[in-house]
Amino acid sequence: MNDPQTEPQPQPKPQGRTAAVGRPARADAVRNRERIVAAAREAFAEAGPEASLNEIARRAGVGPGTLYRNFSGRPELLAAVLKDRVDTLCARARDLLSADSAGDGLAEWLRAFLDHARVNQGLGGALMLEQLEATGALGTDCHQRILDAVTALLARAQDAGAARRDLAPADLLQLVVGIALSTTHKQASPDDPEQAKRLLGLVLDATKAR
Amino acid sequence: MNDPQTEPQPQPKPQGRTAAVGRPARADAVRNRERIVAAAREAFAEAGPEASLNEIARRAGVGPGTLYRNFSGRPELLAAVLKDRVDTLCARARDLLSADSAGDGLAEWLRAFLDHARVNQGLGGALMLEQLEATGALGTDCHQRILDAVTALLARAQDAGAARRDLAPADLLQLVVGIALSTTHKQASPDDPEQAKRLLGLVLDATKAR
DNA sequence: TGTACATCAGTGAACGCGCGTTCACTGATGTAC
DNA sequence: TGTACATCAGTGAACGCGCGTTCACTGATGTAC
Repeated sequence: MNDPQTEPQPQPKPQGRTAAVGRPARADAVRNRERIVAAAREAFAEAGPEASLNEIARRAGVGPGTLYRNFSGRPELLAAVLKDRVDTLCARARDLLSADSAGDGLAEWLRAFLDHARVNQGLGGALMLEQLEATGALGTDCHQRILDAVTALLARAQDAGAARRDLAPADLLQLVVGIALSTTHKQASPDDPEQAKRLLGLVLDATKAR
Repeated sequence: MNDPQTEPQPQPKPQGRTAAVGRPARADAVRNRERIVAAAREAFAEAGPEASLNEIARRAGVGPGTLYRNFSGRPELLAAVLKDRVDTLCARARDLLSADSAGDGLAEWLRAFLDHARVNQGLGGALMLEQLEATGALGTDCHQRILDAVTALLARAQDAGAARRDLAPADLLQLVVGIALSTTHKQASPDDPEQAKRLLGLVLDATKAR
């Protein structure tokens, strides 16, 4: 009777996502999941990674319960939004690894990374690097993939003599994340939209071999 | 009867701080104000600038009403905490303006600024630069004073040929704020406590005249 | 110095709010015949 | 192809929580005599 195997479990806990096996996902379920991710992307972009989950559900036109059926909570939702972004960046890195100039390839990718990181108020920055790690595989994976990308591009630039040897990939990444964070405030400062680019230029200068 | 001048106003609104004229501030009022600022300093350092105001009042051993009697709200409280910090930084800048090496003076001050900005999770960074501006004189003043400090130090370094001429003081400041922000996460990353210093070193390299 | 009193700072329960999250119920969907 | 049915995704009111903020009341403090 106390055998935990046979105790009636209140819910099999779908653990978000679609069922691993059995019936294929229902059409409306797939549609709603996509709408939630799209709404989350917008909301995170506007209000930052702290955007209200209820608000995201509202935007997606679903009840809050539906959001929770698909995602265990905020971290998983953030990870889902991030995944596309990281996929794109990794693909870009792969392309740029065969760029004519190793230095330009690195610079170009960092520009792309900065653009992505600035959208969503540092979501693609701080969160990718730190916060999601606590949530397990999803976050760590994003972090690692980005780090791998910059590591490969930097190593190539270093081998080509286009970047100083005493520069750690993680440091370079962190600097660019810093630019993203410091130039993306709650209300986008209309003062100087070119500032981020200038700052990245300075950092790129600093990476050059002396 | 409708003359707004003679309408009974529910409260003269002390507008925080001590009364401008009339009786001197009461002893316990002065004490409490200091305790609130001290509690706020701690709380902001631990939980960031979003720290709960009720929690701050609790720490200070006063009721939430007392906090509001002394400060109109969060921005004013942040500004009060910031003021000491900014005073210190400005004094340091004044000293360093007569340092032997103009370049070293600038570098030294940026190190101090980074230290201060990292405490309180970017309180001394992002907030000083942006958020408080909306609150009027207090925030703008802090921002301006810091900007004045770095402007003077940078100009001197440029005149001495120790810093490139095409560098705006605001950009330099923003870069360092970025380092502060990206290296100060919610839970301080114990991974690499030296990272911030290394990143600042890179930025300092980038400021050198070519 | 001692005392009566007016002032005004402090108190803290209470309010309204939006948040994250749950769960009993509804009903759309896909399946089996 | 048409229909009956089982499954399970969706719903959304409701909950508990901590937040920022208020305000009627209390009482410590400084002043005047």
